[in-house]
Amino acid sequence: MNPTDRGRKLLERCALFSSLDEKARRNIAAFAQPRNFKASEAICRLGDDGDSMMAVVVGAVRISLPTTKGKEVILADLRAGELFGEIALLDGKQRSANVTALTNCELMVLERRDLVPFLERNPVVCMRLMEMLCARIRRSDERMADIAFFNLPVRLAKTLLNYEPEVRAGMKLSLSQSELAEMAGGTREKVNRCLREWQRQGIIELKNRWTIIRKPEVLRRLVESI
Amino acid sequence: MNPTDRGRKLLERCALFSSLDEKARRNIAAFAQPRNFKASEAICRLGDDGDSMMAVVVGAVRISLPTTKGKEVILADLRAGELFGEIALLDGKQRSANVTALTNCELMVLERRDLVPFLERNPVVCMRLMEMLCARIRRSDERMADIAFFNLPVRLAKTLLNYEPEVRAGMKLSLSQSELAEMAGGTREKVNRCLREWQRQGIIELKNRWTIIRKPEVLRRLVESI
DNA sequence: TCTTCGCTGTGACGCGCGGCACAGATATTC
DNA sequence: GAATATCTGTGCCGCGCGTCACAGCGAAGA
Repeated sequence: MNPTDRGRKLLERCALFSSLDEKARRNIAAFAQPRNFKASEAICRLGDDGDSMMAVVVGAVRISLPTTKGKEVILADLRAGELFGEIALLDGKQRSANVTALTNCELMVLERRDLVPFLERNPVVCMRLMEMLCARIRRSDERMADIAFFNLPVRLAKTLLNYEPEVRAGMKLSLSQSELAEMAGGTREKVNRCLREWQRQGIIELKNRWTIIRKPEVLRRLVESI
Repeated sequence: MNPTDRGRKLLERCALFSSLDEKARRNIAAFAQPRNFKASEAICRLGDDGDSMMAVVVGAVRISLPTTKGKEVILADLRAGELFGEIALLDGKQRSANVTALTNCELMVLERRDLVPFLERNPVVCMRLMEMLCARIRRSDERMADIAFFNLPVRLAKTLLNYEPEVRAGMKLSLSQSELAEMAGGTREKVNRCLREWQRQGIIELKNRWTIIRKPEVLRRLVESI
């Protein structure tokens, strides 16, 4: 199967279009165009004009928000089947974040000029899309409250627990401590001290740059005890 | 004109429905039911089931997020013509924040069972609604970045400048310092010290519980100089 | 194999901010 | 107008965290 067909197949299966009938799915998938990026390549930048949205077919991308003086906040890492770029596409404004390829990856691109007319003929997809936007709002607000009220240990625990797909006990994370810091909203040093403390308590294990969560329930209790 | 008619008139004019033709506007407005609340009365609480959304017709309401130990973050104050409650209505989940009447107020209530079928027949309204959701996402993300990167003076300056409708030089704010603290995400004491410092510099004036912004451009520069 | 570079681990220092305490000023209520 | 609640103004203390500085370690490339 060639990359375009693979991409279209995946697009048909993703949450946004799964509720459509066969014909409509084919219809929208036919508009999508494949596009490849190499690891660490910029896919789009905050402030760019954006009238397309994309689905990850193979690989992973990272959504991040740049800040003053070079630092970044990592908003999310997306994998196969996930969508991004809907916001600028839907409201016609500029891109609201940076997207960078984490690995070599294949994306399928849907253009505004194709998607908007399709949406206008498919209210069910509209409702689906609105649900996705609502989920985004809930996540953003929760994250804001986290930053405002919780100290770094709690935020770090949440970050570790949320990072799919390795949440089960004994699973390993391959994120560097700087990346964890950018996700949890803190400094690398603080993250390091926190992780070592947890290691001393046997909650996690640090082994040549992998973080292994031994007792996720302790972290979960830490998060919920607030 | 009786309250119901007034409410329906307002609903027809609000951003979400303004792009419809006369007939469709009348159609949706007819479903809305009026409801009154007294000042400081709870309109809905985080976690409630919610299958309605509301428009402010007369008065003002406050959207806030409760936290551990009684404190709150104020997310927004809404006035006549503004909508709230769309999120729980659209995704069928629970209410994502508290809403409290700031003054005696009249609202118009639209139920999910009426609105969803209407949306499915009016894709233009769907697109409008999606734009509104996108705006919410952008605001949330911006606020998150603010809290993560800026210190309280900058956040307070933003809060003062954003608080419509009194942004012009010489206009007064009647918010208490505790309320400002809950909006900017800080403590009342810190807000107080900050405001007094600005008063010493002639940027604002504090006069029996009113805050008068004398030099908004100085605050604007403070915000942008980051 | 050696070098280089990025990641990890830790100490020291200082600032910003939260929390407490309390005094004075101003509404509000009866 | 007295009593009470609420808001404002300020000093002080301590913690959390950011920042700098530097040392060891492991991986990747020359």
